[in-house]
Amino acid sequence: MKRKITLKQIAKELDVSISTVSKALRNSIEISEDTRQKVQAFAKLYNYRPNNIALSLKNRKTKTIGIIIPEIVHHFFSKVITGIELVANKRGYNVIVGLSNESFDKEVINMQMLANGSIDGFILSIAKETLQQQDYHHFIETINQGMPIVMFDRVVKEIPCDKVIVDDVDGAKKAVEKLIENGCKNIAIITTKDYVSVGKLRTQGYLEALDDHKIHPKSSLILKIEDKLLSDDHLDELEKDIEQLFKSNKQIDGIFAVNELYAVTAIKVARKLGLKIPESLQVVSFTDGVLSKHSTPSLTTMSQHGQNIGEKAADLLINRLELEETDEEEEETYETIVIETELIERESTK
Amino acid sequence: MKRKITLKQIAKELDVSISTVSKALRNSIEISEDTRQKVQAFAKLYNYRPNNIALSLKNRKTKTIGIIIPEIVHHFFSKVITGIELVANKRGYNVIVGLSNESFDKEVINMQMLANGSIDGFILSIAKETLQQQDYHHFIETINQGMPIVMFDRVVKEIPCDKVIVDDVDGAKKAVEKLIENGCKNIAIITTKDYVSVGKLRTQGYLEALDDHKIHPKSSLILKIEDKLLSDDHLDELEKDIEQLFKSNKQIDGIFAVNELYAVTAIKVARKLGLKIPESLQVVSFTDGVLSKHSTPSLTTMSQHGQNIGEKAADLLINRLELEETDEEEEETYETIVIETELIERESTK
DNA sequence: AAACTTCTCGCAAACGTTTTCGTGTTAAAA
DNA sequence: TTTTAACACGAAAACGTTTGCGAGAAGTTT
Repeated sequence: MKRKITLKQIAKELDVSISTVSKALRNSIEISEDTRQKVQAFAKLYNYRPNNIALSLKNRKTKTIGIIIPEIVHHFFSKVITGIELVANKRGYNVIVGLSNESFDKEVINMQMLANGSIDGFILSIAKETLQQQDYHHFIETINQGMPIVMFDRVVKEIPCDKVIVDDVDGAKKAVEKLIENGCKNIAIITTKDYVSVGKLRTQGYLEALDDHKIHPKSSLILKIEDKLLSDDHLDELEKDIEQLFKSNKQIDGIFAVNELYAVTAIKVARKLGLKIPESLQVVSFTDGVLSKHSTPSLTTMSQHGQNIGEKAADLLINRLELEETDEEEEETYETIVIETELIERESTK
Repeated sequence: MKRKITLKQIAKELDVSISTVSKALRNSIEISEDTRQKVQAFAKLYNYRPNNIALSLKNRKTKTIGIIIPEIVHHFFSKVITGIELVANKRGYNVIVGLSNESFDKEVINMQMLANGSIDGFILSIAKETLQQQDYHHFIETINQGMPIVMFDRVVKEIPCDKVIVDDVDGAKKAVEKLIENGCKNIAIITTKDYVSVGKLRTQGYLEALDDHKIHPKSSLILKIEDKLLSDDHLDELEKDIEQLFKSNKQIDGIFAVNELYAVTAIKVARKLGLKIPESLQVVSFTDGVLSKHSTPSLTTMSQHGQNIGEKAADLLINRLELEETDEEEEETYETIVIETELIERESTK
């Protein structure tokens, strides 16, 4: 109904110029105490707020940052967003979210939509499809156009940008070591196919842990799941695969699962087969989400500190944005922050 | 480095006017085939895209919608966002997210940040604190300034705007009826204090179901939890309360929990007390999230169809935005869409 | 040859700000 | 009285678009 009030309207109403109004509101000494008060009172009365879009256009920056993530219904990504939003707001930025839904095309489209002036920079985690196709031209292009990117979790080394990652290898290693310490002799891993970088890295950590303890890895103990979005119909298949794993390897006494879902499913299957947890089978998971915390038994897991990752990423991006502002042509040097993982012990281990 | 290219630059480069470039790119018949091709080729080469901010300023609309939710690390809200994002993108809109973190102040601040031109309309779910204080002036003000709002899930009737809700009373009723059908004689409810509207409504549904079946409600079977953000330290207290409930009411054979967390906690406690599920205790939950699906036993629950809610809300908002465009002063009439709940039967009931 | 059309294109305004630079008025200094 | 300084304000440009309108050139009709 009543459109938002503008400087022009205030100016007309008070019979002064637009510039006077603007200056009065910003407490410029150019304006007399008298008119300043008059203008400010009027502005307050009509609840004037400067139009963001106009400011963005003028300042050539929007004070908003774009987030592109594969999906939002996912504890880890939500946590990261929480972290980003927290520091973004604190530093006067807004956050605009795009979902790639793990699709290359949607990732590209979304980035294009946002890159046309809507945002000052990106924080993103790469879609699986993109990772598979290894087509990163859209990232390169936006960077070349002067728009900084910060990648987190799923990153690719070659792209010149800041990154925030978790030390997946180390985390996995620590997780497996926990099982070894606890006396497990036959530790299986449930992981993803290798094109999912985090899966690959965690598998690597598993192998390193075994190696460090002179345990010979057995390929029959390594179950690589084709993770097609973890759809519901896929769940049965997952259960079958895990059941097969147990049945053909009766000696398994420890499981390292690269995510919560694999872990709870493993526990479910193990129980069905009569295994007691943690007495005869111990399980360690990765990613500290609701399932780990609230399922029974609760899961011992490696926390990735998602919120922390988000906070770091946002700081990195905003720092760069505000640095650009002052010091134009500075040598480009990018940072990679590694967030420590942390073992959270719960009921699924002794 | 290389700033994004603008009409002005293209114009200078090709030695024509800005308007010619603009028209050429939009295939205006005013421009000769020749120059049109020339301009388009050049634009393509330099990957020209119109600046969104400038467009927003000119058109006085941003084609982005603002979402304000209490928290994002929450299956239901994430699902809603997924839904909103889905139809928003399909209809050419972007989505910008603000988190109120259940705080009144943050809700107000966030809305102010976005309302100054950054977005065309809001989709939101009210913070608990706001609900408690019953201070809705910020909603009223933004609506009065001509910015439409669509509320979902946590709404307040008096505010003149479109709403998308779940029939909590009916859903709760159906849930409890399921327990009754399954032979439960002593059904307890674990719910929130009444100021949380959904808790109140679901409690009401519980009572109605009992009433319909001539079962006399017992206040000792109604456990109202003070839900302070469900923080971790609060969890112990929750467990104690539930344990107390069971111990002082040994005859309980059915539990209706108004959210997943209450349900899994109830199950955990019940098991500790030696109850078998679903043989000696059946549990129905509300909200279909990861916990319901993947914890053991999996939970029979009322699904709220979060994504559906999001889709409907987005459609409602965009419809209104695009209607305003054509038909200015139209009588204001608001819609409330009720999304059907659906019982999903799993292992926690017979 | 004069009067119309038809094509092409550029000018200028508008969206809402901020800010630089003038400019006119008044008061103080010479 | 004249020059100068301080003060209070306005005009205009800029950010990047789109678009109505005017205008020159060329061609067509009388």
